[in-house]
Formats: sequence, C-alpha cells, structure tokens
Amino acid sequence: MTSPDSCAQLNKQTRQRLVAKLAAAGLRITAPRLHLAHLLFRHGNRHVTAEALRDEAQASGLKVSQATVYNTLNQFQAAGLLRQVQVDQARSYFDTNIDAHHHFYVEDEARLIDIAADAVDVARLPESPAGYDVDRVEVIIRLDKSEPSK
Amino acid sequence: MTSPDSCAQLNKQTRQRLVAKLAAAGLRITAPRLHLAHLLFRHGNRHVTAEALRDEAQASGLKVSQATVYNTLNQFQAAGLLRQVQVDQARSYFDTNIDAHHHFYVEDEARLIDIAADAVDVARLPESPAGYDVDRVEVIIRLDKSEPSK
DNA sequence: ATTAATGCAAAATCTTTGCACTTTC
DNA sequence: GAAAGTGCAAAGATTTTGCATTAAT
Repeated sequence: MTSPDSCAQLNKQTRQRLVAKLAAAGLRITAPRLHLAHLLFRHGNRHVTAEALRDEAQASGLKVSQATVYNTLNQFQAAGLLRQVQVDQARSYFDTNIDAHHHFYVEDEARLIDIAADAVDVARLPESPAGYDVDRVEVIIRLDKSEPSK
Repeated sequence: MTSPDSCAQLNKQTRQRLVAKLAAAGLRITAPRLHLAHLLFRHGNRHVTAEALRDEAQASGLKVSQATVYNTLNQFQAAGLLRQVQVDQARSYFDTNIDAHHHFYVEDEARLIDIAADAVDVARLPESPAGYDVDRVEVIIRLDKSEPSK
C-alpha cells in the first residue's frame, strides 16, 4: 500500500541529489523540504497547486501544514527552483519547469500543459516602455473543448 | 469640486449611448450599471480592479456596494463588454479593451499596459491537443525597472 | 548558540452568496 | 406583478502572519 518511492523510503542516491539541489539554492536541508522536493521533482515537469501538494504530501505519509507548503513553494520559487504561473484567478500554479516555455490552459479542467519554447515563434515584440526591461514573455493559449455539434 | 462628467451629471446623449450599449448586451438598465459603465467607458481603454472601481464610484458620488461592483464587472464580462486579465495572483484586472491584444505588466507597480495585437507577431503556434480548440492567445510581457547600475 | 524552519491558529485578502428590499420591464 | 438587481453582512477561499517550539548550522 505504501508507495515504493514515497518520502520515508527516500534512497541515499535520491536524497543526495535533492540535498545538493537545495544546498545549491542556498536553502537549509530540512525534512519537509526534502520530502516536498522529492514529490515535486521526481517525475519530470509538473504543475501543482499548494493544496494539491499538501494532499499529496499527506497521502505519502508526510505530516506537513499548509503554511509550510506555502512557505516552501514560495521559497523554492524565490530560489529559482519553481516558477509560479498565473492563469486562474482562484489559485496559483507552481511549475517545476523553470526553462523558458509557454502554456496551454484548459479553463474547464483547470489544467496546464507545457509548450516547449521552440514550439512558439514570437517573431516580433514591441519595444518596452522607456525605463523598463523585459523580464520574460509568457504566451498562454487558452483552450476550449471542441464542439463537434457546430 | 464635483467632476463635470461625474455620474449625476450624465448628459442625455451620453446616457443614451450607455443605455444602448447595455441593452445591446442584454442587460437591464439600472442606475449603478449606468454609472459604472460611464466610469469604465468614458475615456478610452482602461484596466481596473474591483476595488479601484468602487473607490472611483464613491469618489464620484455614487453609493454602490463592493458586491454590486463585483456583480457588475462579472456581468459586463459575461456580456462581452469587458475582459478579465489574470496577471497577478492578488487581484483581477478588468480590461475595457475587448479586441484582441496583449499586455505589458509591470509587476513592481501592479500596472498593465495594452499592446496592440499587430505589435506582436506570433508567427507559429503549436497544435492544440486533440479535442480542444484555441479560445485565445494571450501574450504577457513582464517588465522590470531598468537597472542602469549594471 | 544563533539562526532559521515548522506548525498551529488566527488574520488578511479578494470574491461570492443569502436574503430582504427595491427597481426594471 | 413577475423577474431581476442591489445592499448589507456573512461566508468562502486562498494565502500570509505571529508566535511558541523545534531543528539546522
């Protein structure tokens, strides 16, 4: 019933990788951070909400408060380990993909899908207002379910 | 001290235009709606938050509750008179520009700036996942203050 | 030892809702 | 007069904060 790679079973090698990652980001090594980092980074790129991550953490046996989940997500983001994606007024998504890329967003399902940076060609951008520099360019393609009835 | 075009002073012609606009959108004509519509649409394109609009309404002499401001903004949006822009986790912006266009966002100042659709050239888009259609494409260019110290 | 992280509950937002009352059509 | 809109306060939801306790450097 217990997941083979849930947090309690973190093997030495995985743990080492995560410790290195947190240390490189200048973060102290704590049990909650290691556990959450493992959940976030073990399987490729993910988009999570704070609530979903807490549920997942608790399901995997980690007792962690929602406040700590928020703190951790915000710290990971400040450290450059995560990116926050703002597509829905109701909740924030945290994206483990920190490379330049874009998103599909299925509003009906509150679901984000990555788009590789090179799959979109933004050929021309307007000049930034004087005194400002481009931090980053986000392309969000909002999707609807197809209507075959039409 | 009273603004010459605040709501109480809505002249007949302006009022007629707003009545027509609301009617065309299928909305009943009520005093709060006319007043808010006037504030929203009198001077070209704007980006407002619900709170800012309520403050502005009250400053112009209209007694309106925050709930009604939210209701009205949501109804206007549902009717296609406004568009909601999601760039900040903390608050929603409502944009009176309903044509296709994009945005600069100055995070430090919580300020949105329109970009004409033809000022950005999105030359190539990825294919949508099967079963979904593109609703719209949003380009958000996040800006930072220039750092001349660098 | 110092400094930072955690948990808990409470607070702070922003936004929506329920309901009595009023207004529009 | 039926249906919809409004105001108020209360409820919801997400996120942050204060503070005592615990853990990391």
